[in-house]
Amino acid sequence: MTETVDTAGTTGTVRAPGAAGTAGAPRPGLRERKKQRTRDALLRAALELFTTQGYERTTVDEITEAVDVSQRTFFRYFAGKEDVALFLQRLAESHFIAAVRERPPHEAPLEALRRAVLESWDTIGEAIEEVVPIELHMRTYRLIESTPALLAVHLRRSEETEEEIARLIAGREGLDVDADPRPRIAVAVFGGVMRVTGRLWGAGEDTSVEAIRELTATYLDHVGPALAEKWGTAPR
Amino acid sequence: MTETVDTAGTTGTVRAPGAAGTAGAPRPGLRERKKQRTRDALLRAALELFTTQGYERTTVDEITEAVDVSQRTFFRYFAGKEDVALFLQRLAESHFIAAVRERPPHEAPLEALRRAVLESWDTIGEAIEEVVPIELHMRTYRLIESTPALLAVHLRRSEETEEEIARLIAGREGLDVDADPRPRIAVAVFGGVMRVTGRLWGAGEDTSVEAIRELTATYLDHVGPALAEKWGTAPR
DNA sequence: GAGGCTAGTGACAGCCGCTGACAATTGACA
DNA sequence: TGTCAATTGTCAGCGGCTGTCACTAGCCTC
Repeated sequence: MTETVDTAGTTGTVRAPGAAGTAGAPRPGLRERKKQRTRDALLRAALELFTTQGYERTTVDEITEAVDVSQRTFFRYFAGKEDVALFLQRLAESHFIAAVRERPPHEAPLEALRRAVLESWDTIGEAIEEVVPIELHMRTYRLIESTPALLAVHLRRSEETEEEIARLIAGREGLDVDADPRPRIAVAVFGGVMRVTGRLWGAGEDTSVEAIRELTATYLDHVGPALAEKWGTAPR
Repeated sequence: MTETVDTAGTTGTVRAPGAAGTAGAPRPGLRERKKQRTRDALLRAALELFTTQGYERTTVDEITEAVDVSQRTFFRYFAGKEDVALFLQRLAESHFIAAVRERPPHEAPLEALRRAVLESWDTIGEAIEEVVPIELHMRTYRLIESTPALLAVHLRRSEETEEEIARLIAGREGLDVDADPRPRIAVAVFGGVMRVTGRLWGAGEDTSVEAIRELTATYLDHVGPALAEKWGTAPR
């Protein structure tokens, strides 16, 4: 009953060219390097165009002309326009998931999640800088928040991520995701707060990492109060 | 910097033909009635086709052929394919918002939200039945959950709804949404839980209203436990 | 009840995202 | 160097969506 989607090229893993892997990374070879270059060029050109002219107003042809490849090639690297635009988001998401995985098992679920985000805020920067300037990433982030079509896909992806995290948490706690509601609920709550902070951050002036870290921390602290029976008129 | 979207036709209010409004509802007139009929026919045909053949595999031409109008006409009634598919969702959302508005102001935020959903689960049925058979609506709901493109847009809309609700809550409590984090957080938490329950409901067997009511209630009850420092291994 | 006004429709043309198919090119490797 | 396989370009075509314009049919006035 489910529609087949089969996302193209990008779906796979996200490269991390920086530190060579421990074992089998025997230098890519010319062909591979060329591919990387093309992909990066397409990515950069696309984001640059999107953020300057707007997402909808940029055609795939413009992107490919800027990189001087055929349109067909573009679609072999990326599943579509949306896919390029959200490329860095995926990178960030997988970073976060990895961070959660590495949290020591004794931490309480929300504690682990909290530390994982805060931590990944710090490290994600480098990973991105290897592909495009972070400043471009920032602009892209705001673009996503303000472009309905992109935001929609972004949110759907977030939900998928949440499901994955929920399973992780359930695993940590030795529970069955489908039997115990708590993992999914906890993650949903967490995800909800993350989205709110993300949105506010994107809308605000201060786009620094410190800003988002602080916003995240204080908003997470406010979950308890927000769920209180009666709100004292003293918010914070 | 924001992209212009200008959603077409449907964007406006959702009709509620049942009880005639208190004052100015002086019988639509032939032209208006014809329009309603065309819109309903398009909606019904679209949902029927979507749910039987799949969303992507249904073309707009097929829909318009079934109703015997030109393709152009379709796009004058609905902003696009997605728009028809999500038409009933919008109706449900506005119902929920209305329900929240009518909650007595002495109820605590989450209490009000909780009662509003449970209540609207009961009343939404009739409103829908006036346009299409509920059974078709159920099928459509599951379709949305299982069709990435539709789910994406649905989630974005949910976020918009959340923002609206957050402002409502803030209003009730006499707070400023932008100064106090609690309204948005509370709504985000609530929305997160709603999405989880909705998803599980759609995936499960029992598509009855009772099922979703119960699921909603118990999941909301588990928010507290899910946020607890240490999870006792006895969930529920 | 005739005629003017305007909302709603159909027909046509065209842009853009995206895909399949096939031929041409170019790195990899013996 | 020649063969094999991966990448790419070209071409053709579908489907969603929009602008334009002429035409039809309710509606309203005299």
